[in-house]
Amino acid sequence: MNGNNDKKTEYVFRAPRGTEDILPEKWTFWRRLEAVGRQEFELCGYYEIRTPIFEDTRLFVRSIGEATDIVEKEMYTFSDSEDSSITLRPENTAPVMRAYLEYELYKTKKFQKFYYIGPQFRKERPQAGRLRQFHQMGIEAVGATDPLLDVETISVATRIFDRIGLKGYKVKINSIGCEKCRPVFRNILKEKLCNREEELCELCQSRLNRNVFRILDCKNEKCKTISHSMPSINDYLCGECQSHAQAVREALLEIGIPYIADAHLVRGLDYYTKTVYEITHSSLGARDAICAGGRYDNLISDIGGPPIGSVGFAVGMEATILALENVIAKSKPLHEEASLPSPLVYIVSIGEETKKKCFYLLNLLRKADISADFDYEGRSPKAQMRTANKVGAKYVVVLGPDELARGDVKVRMMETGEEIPLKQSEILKWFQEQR
RNA sequence: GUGAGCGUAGCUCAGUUGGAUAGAGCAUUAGACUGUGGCUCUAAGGGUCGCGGGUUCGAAUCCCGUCGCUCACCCCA
Repeated sequence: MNGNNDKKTEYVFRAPRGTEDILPEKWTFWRRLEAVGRQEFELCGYYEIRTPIFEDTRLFVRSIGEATDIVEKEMYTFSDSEDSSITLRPENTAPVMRAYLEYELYKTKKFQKFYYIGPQFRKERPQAGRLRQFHQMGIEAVGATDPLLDVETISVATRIFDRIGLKGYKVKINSIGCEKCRPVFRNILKEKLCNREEELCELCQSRLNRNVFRILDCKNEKCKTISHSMPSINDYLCGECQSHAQAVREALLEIGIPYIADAHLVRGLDYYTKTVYEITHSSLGARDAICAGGRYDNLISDIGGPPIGSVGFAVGMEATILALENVIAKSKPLHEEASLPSPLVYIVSIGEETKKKCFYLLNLLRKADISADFDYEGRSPKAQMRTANKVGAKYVVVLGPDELARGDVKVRMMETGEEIPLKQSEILKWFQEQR
């Protein structure tokens, strides 16, 4: 401080826009989602892979597509000291595929299933359920084109949502064709829409050249009417895509997953082919997807690998947790649902001279895997009891000068208020029996 | 990137047409019960009303700017 500036300078740091701190009480939901996710993935034969948080920029440009918004304006791109361009990953599919190729995993075993959990980055304006650093967990089933595999991935996602107790989600599916049939449909659609250009909203008029398919899910009422009068992609799918889509629908029916066939479901990333799907939750507002996925049979060859088909999805974890909170808030009080882990034992020390002994007992219990805690603030016995109650300890061990002299402690059962004396030498054994 | 709304205590919010020391509930801390939690009662701490400027005798309140947040759009998990 140089004293020239008499204005108070406040150094208030806050989490950067579009990022958030996950505070302890929020962790219950995160842990539940992660635990259930891992369990389900592994149950279905998917193995965890972790890729770097940043990659060569070109990986994303090639895979996601040069003309997409993600690449054009939403990537955190910077150059490191060696004159190469680096990008914080905006999604995790391309990195997984890069690793698959880098280690030539297809040479030992073409078909492999991966899962990942981690942060992703897109520089967008934050909104409900949308952040700049957000978290996805997802799977990639690499090396097979069986439509049943598409359905497997959907079933993995829905089981996760079922198991975390998320009710009210919807599965929407569509086929967007392949490199053979999609261009045909695109041209026909474009031609027909150009004839009615004047009736479209301003945005859609510009979409005519940039991204015709987006017109199909425009929210403008007039555009909706027009797009509903347009032919459906389903009428233009090639034989192969047609039978693939058919097989997917039949298998969904077979295993009892309700779905909505939505011919207007489109995709923003270039690499998708054939099956695309989206799982949404109506409690979320405008950005309602909690999971999105599909098949991408050209991605691996796009980034320089052999022609190997794959399918996968990404679950938006923030969005899922938001939906979960919405659902749970309606059914029961949040504090019941989202309680922090409690210690089994809280140790109350009375007087300075007993602290050492208490600390010894604390560590004795912890070594034996019994969760325990005590007071480091030098507070009154009453205050310590209050804390014990607040953190939800089941037992309180009280050690004051009297107990110290006698070589015992008092154990208080917090539920009943009953207290029993216990020799210090017997504490460990006693708590091991209580567990 | 575009548009709209909102910034008052740790949290959720009151605050009349601008008017005196800015309030409540919850939370926190302490006491009633000086070695014992939950319930109750009492008290305390905590705010340059986001920040800066302007209008005015007087601004949390009106105006301008700025920063932040939120929602929606584009796009997307």
